[in-house]
Amino acid sequence: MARADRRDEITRAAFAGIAEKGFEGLRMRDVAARAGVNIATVHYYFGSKEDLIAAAYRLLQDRFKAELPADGTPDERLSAHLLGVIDTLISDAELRRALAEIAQRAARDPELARQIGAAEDAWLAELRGLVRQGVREGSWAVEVDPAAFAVTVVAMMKGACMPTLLPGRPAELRAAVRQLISWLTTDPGER
Amino acid sequence: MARADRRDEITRAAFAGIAEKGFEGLRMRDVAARAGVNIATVHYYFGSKEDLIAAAYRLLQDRFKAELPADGTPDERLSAHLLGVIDTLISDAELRRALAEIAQRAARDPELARQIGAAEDAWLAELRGLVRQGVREGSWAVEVDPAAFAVTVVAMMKGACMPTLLPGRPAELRAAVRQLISWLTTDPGER
Amino acid sequence: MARADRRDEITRAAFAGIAEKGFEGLRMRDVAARAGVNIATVHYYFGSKEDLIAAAYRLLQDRFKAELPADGTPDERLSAHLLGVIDTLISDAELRRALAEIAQRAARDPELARQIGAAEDAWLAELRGLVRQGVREGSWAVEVDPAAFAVTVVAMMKGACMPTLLPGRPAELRAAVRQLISWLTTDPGER
Amino acid sequence: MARADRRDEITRAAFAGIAEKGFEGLRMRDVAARAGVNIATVHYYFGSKEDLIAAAYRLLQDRFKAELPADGTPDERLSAHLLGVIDTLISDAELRRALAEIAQRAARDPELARQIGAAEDAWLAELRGLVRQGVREGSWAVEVDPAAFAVTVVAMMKGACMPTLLPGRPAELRAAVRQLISWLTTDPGER
DNA sequence: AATGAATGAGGGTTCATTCAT
DNA sequence: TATGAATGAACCCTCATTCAT
Repeated sequence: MARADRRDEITRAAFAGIAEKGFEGLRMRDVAARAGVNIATVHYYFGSKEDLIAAAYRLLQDRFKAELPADGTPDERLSAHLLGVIDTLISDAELRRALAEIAQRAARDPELARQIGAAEDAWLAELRGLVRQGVREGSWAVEVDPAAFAVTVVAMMKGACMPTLLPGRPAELRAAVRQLISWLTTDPGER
Repeated sequence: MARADRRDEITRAAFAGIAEKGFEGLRMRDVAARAGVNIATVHYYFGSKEDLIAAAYRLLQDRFKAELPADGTPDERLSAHLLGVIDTLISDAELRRALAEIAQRAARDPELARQIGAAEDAWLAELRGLVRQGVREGSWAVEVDPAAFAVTVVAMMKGACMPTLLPGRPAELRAAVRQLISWLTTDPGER
Repeated sequence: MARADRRDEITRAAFAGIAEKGFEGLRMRDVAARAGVNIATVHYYFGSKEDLIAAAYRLLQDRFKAELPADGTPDERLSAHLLGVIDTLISDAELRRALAEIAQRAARDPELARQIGAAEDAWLAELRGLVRQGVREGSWAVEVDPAAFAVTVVAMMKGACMPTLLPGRPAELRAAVRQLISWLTTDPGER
Repeated sequence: MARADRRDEITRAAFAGIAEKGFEGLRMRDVAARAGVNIATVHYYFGSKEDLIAAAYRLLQDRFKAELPADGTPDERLSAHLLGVIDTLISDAELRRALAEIAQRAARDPELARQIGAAEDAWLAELRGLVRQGVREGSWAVEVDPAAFAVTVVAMMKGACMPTLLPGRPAELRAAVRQLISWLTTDPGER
């Protein structure tokens, strides 16, 4: 098999393993078995477990692209973005579990914490920028604090990845996201 | 040393270990070293690692009592409650980390998931009840969806426990909580 | 409790433990529990596990007194002796099991091997003496080899202590003993 | 090294360990040392101690084949069989010790007791059949009780495996076996 | 490119034993 | 006399990793 393909196979096996058994439950032997190769082959492609985890993390980043739509009013862009994220979390349990595992692992892996922190910063900045733009354009209530709103959104999405909260309440979480947006977009005059 | 005292010491050592290295990074030998006893002593007090973890979990439940104040207007009660929770998470890093570890562990421990799920249900019900009461009493905007609001709060608090988000942004998180409350309590007429 | 009584209690508990779980399955904690005392008390009365085992061995010697009747013809004495031994083994399972355990332990305990060897030698000598006397007195067939006969008896009795052979076949073993004696005592002329 | 060879090596090391230190004295580390490998290698070939013991038991069954000769008169067949067995026990101390250990272990291992019991039953049945045939063919004294004789033989051989009896008296045991056979085959008329 | 064989380090647990009271 | 508390040593087993092929 082509070198890159086999590498991908093993990476996907690791990703699935992380989602299923967690980071610390990840065993090189299990990854090898899932990929249908010998354990030494895993070490042939990935020098160490850490390397394999790094590859799985890159796969996660590829899979979880929460992009802000480029076009539309701030309201439309925010709605599409947030509903897109929550729907992804609701529908892709493997991805959700992997996200939670990775996020938690940052507590013991400073380098990972740095990477995740940077991604968070970027996301927060995007959200703040969008909110500010909406404020400027008069899309929503002027009192909104962009930084606070951004943190609310990110914290909520992270909390939604936790094992117990979302699985039984997808409808409530969608409603919560919509309500959050509606708060922003409600014309004070209408209330 | 008195039996109960030594037991508590070891339990606290386990709790600290969980907060620092995570659940699966918890080593009986490390707990023993932290408590200043031999590893066999840990097994003298706790028959198994599982027993020790159960004791550490009970300690966590004792430490994290997020009670709803009994007196005051719904607005006052909600504010005190939510600010109390977020301040606890901000100030007690050990508790926050342990909470995150426990929450994540639920992914692989059905019994723990059941317990946490039940605690979540209770918290959500309390929040919904309080919001409904506020609606009835005209404390805030009638359009608020109690269930969605409750889920927003719980998800946000859970997200705030994650390793990367809160530590560098305590002020933003407090502001986010306050803004959430203010949304509820803002008299539409004022906007 | 009087010192001697408590010692006996613990010794009996050890004996029962050996019969039930075997020598290597003997645990000081189990002995203490069976005797209803603290494990440290066992060490108070017996300095070490080895000492306790020695006491249990002495108890075994007291319980298993296979004495040769003093009176009667050689035939009568031999019959009474051998049937007495086999009946003891059949009826007292605890004793039989303890005997087997002790005998086996001799393989790893030279001092015990010496003691058991001495007891065996004495028994063999008694048996040979009795057979020789019978031969002299014309009680049975002259061709009998006293040493071979004695070894046959002792080996057979030891084999009867093994866990699997006797329990289901007490009648066969009694018959075997009787046939052995009858071979000796059958007057050639009668055959 | 080839997989099967190393497996055999480790199995033989375990067998020798059982013969030397007994079943419960068997240590994975000792087996590894005797085989000249790391302890993890033992677990690489045998998933658990139990598996290794099972392999050692199979080796014992292979080594101890006490087959009844197919040809000859009943007398000849019985003699060859019994002298073969006793000579094996006399000359192969390791096998004898392992047999004793296995037999004793049956006291605490019901499944092993079942297997050994079945092997005993088969042996006893063979012996009874041979004796009955001899009786029918007039090879020996008609009064002989086949079941009692068979039990005598088996108990004796088991007793001969015990640590203390045989080692110092191989000649007596051979003589005992021969005498047992001679009793059967002695023509009453000759006595 | 891929693997079977082998290992060092470290994991939870058990046990006889000690010691202060 | 008797014990609860504490321990060092040892046990079985697992894991990521290495290496010759």
